[in-house]
Amino acid sequence: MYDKLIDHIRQNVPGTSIDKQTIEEYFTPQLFEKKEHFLKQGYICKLAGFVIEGCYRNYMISAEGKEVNTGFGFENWWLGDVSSFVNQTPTLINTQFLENTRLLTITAKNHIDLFEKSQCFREYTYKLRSKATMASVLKLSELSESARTRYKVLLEKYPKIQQRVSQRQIASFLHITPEALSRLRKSEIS
Amino acid sequence: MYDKLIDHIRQNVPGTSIDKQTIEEYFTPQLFEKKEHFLKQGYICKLAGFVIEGCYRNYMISAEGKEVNTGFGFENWWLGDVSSFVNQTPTLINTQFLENTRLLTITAKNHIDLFEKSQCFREYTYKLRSKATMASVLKLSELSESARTRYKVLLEKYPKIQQRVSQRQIASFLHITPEALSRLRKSEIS
DNA sequence: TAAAATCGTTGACCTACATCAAGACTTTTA
DNA sequence: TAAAAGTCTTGATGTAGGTCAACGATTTTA
Repeated sequence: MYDKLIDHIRQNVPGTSIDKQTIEEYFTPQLFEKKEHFLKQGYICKLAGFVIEGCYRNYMISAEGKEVNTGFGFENWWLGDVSSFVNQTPTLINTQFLENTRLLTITAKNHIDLFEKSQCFREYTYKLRSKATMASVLKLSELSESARTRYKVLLEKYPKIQQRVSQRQIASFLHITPEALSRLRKSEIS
Repeated sequence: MYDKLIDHIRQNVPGTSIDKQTIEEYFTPQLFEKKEHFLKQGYICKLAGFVIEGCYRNYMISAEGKEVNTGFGFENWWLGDVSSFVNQTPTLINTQFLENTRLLTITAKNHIDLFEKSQCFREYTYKLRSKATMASVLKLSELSESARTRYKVLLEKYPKIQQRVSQRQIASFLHITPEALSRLRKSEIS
């Protein structure tokens, strides 16, 4: 259980000596059911979580009141809103599980403690944060392309996504309707 | 010159005691001309910069080879790509000045030193980084709305942008053609 | 296990925005 | 300061993807 997180830290901060006991002390295993929310717009993000098993979507509410997916996460991903978590301000992000999901969670207070205490965890956090920023920017440039191109790029990047995420959810992420995605898939095959 | 940066740090980390001499030691004033690039895709981001006076655009190249603006920056904003700067990996961002621009720049090495040395600068960096992440995510949800709505939202957020940035550049940011923006503006007024 | 809800597909029709082209105005360059 | 380049506008025309509606298949709920 904890090993998955420790492995992930090791992968991102090579040659480090992270203490297993410290991890067990600061993180709590937690189970969420499909459709449950981890985070809702307007609330303060009290926990950060690391996915052991399962998957989730992040979405926002557009000015017209529609849900728009901004991303998905699977095993070995972090969830929580950095901005809200760090500054303890209301978040704009919604996170909902698409499968029953097992997490390791950490409170903001524990996160600060661990951040102060462990050089290794500091580097790990730092590294992940830069990666996350990059990912969200990448997404923006893709949006100037046709839905077809965006869909292709998505499948190239995450070939397995079709097995885990419904077309409705993928369509929302691509900023098109489920009908449009259906037609696009049809024309793609034939 | 240096005061603008010091003021900005004070505003973001209230009640701090930042040493003016330290700032002068670590940062270098630099002048860029309109149309010059601060950062180009594929290169490693060697400098971070703080805008004293002037303005810039960030853009990316889409898969179809077109420039797509991802944002603008003015006085008191930072430029540079965190991911590239921190990990010294090639950037995906292009930054070009839209006016002659005065900056205070800092090298990656100096940034690390100052980050280690100054608790205050650490907090400042940390805070700005969270803000930046938020801004880019915000942008994503807006893209599901009509061009008209996106334009309105942009003007509400940055009413002065019209005086500083050409319609071409704004159109690119809104993911529409300059023609479409022109027509949209016309129908808005009448 | 029956009823209700959700999902993916398809058809008919509509509209927001793209593309191409051309002219008037302004800014940059030599 | 004349020529060249870029900007904004407007017109004509094309198209990707939206909306609404309906149906069978699957999943969820009671």
